[in-house]
Amino acid sequence: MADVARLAGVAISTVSRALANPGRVNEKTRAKINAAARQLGYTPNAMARGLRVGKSNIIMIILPGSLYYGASQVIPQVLQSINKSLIQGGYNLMIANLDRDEVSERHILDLAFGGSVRGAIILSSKLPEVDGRSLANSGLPIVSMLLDMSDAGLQSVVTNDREAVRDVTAELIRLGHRRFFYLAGPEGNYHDVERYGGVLEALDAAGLSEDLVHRSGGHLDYQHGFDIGVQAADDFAELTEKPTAVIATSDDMAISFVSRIQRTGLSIPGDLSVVSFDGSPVCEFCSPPLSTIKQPVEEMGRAAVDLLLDAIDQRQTTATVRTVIRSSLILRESVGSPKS
Amino acid sequence: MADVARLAGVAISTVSRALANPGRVNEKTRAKINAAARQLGYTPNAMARGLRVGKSNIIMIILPGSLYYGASQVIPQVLQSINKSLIQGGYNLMIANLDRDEVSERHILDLAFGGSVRGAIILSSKLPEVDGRSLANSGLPIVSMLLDMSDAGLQSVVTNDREAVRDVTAELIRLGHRRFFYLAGPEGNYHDVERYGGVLEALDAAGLSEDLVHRSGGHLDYQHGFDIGVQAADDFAELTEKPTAVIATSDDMAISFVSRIQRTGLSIPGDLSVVSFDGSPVCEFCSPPLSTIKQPVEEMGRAAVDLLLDAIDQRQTTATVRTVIRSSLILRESVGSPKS
DNA sequence: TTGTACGCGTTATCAA
DNA sequence: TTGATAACGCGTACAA
Repeated sequence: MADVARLAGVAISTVSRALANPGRVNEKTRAKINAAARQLGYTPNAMARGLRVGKSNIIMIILPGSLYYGASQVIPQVLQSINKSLIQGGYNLMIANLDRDEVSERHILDLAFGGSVRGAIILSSKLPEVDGRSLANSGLPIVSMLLDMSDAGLQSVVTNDREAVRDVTAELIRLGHRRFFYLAGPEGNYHDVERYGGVLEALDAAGLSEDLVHRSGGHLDYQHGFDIGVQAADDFAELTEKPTAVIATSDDMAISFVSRIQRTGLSIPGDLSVVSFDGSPVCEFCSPPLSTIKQPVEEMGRAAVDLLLDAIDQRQTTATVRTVIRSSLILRESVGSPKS
Repeated sequence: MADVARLAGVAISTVSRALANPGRVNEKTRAKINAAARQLGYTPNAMARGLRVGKSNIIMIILPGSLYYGASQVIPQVLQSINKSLIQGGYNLMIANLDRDEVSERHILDLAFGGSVRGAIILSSKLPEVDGRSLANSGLPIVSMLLDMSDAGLQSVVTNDREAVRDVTAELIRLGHRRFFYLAGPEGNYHDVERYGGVLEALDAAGLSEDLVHRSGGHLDYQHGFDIGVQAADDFAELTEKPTAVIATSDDMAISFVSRIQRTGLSIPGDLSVVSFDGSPVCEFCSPPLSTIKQPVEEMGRAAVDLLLDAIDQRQTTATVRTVIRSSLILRESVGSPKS
């Protein structure tokens, strides 16, 4: 910066202003400074700036190690969407992985308390906390995405899992289905609770017993989506009274389940209707094309970033702590009426 | 840090040493200092440290905007693998998107020249360059991954696309296939050149004419993998002399192509054999299960990080500029002999 | 083994 | 509108 100042014939502080706060410097001197900077190939040092202003321009996204590239291909779209919004706001995106070990928790806490990051978007249900340091009271703005953590006081951007599953179950009931097969992801997990809850609500509303739904899976994490479907198919084979409709909590498990089930000679939707969750593009090209509840990941990403930047800029911290963005059901040939 | 020093009854510099260079301080005072630090919930400021030592601990990965979540689900695994290796080395991963606009180039150059990052892994064929600043002479260690950029002097970690496609084509020829349908991604792209080159090499080696292969696609980017397959199916329908084998350059396009082709009444592998590239897990559950060339993305990620950290640490900059990690063919039911 | 003192490259304050 | 100067929090000579 000193070099630029010398070349432009001004003081260092003027260069700083011209570059960081262009409005507060004469247009002509600013031109001189910009020319000098370009000529010297000068770029301001981000760490020095960060140190001085006491702020980083990096946002971290905290991904739970286990669902990283499970959750059926949702993560890359989340990253894409979030990064795009952040860059427009002048921020950069850093990836942080939260596993079940203390090392990764400590790592994230170091990032948070060491001033490396300005805010966080978290996709995990657990907030890092070690040795009295806790992400919750790091002072960092945090937004939860996919999972509702408004109980913990976090702004949360979620989709209406429960309602979406309730509606699709109601539709299956309307079509005449009375026995259901529910394919669970990680058990007790927020998504599991919500989605299974939606199934039960629909049954209750129709005056049907909750015993009509058989749960399968629940002991593997999202990363093993395909494995869950494979095991569920074995599970299905054991059943004496066969369900006529399957509700899967991710496209991956639906796809592998369907593949295995078809091998046993059952046809879809003739013998069995199938609907799943996520909205992966590949569902359109399965045979039969798979019905799926599409998560609005791009919109959720944008919303999460908006909330985070609002919190950072102290723009009125929205009172609503829970932002719900609706899923949409894509109905395809995998769903039909049961044989009578 | 001053607070910690006061509480521990030592000088600030001793605290600094104890935390950043534990070997150079008495064990007992170090314990005192650690205790004080923990009690105060102290975490060293990363930007101040970075400024002082003149080094960041952030690595950026440069993703081309257009293939971001195309390339059939390869990217999330790349990120996962790279991030894991980086964290072990004490580094953090930042995401940077390189689109075709000057804004994103400038953004990346600011990161590089502003001292924000310590090195870069690039998955794009274009090095940002604007106003005389160029990533190539930023002084930053750079490793290219997926694409061979050794011509530009960059350490490159790639798989043996050409050879893998050559081998699988040779296998198809051995099975009796004589007419081929090649499904291209972005035309002229490194992968296209290599993979198509592999097809031609196999034909040449078998003494067959290059006219036996029909190229389809090539005008859309990877992000539209499924669309490419759909259009290719239309293209296929126009052909008077039907090929008996399809070589697709990504699983996505193979999947949508197969879906559409089956609707026209053709059967796979009876009428048409299909093999594709990437090794997506979903291929196992297609009907029929899809043969695919699996890219060793995890290994490639690890190798890229190793090379990058070597370059950063000035450990002898490996003379070999091109690291090849072999793909493996997963042969499934989508491939068979042609009808005679 | 520990302490003193300086400087890394910025920006903010204040005065001119 | 511009310039001089202090300070952000740390690491590292160098001296003790």
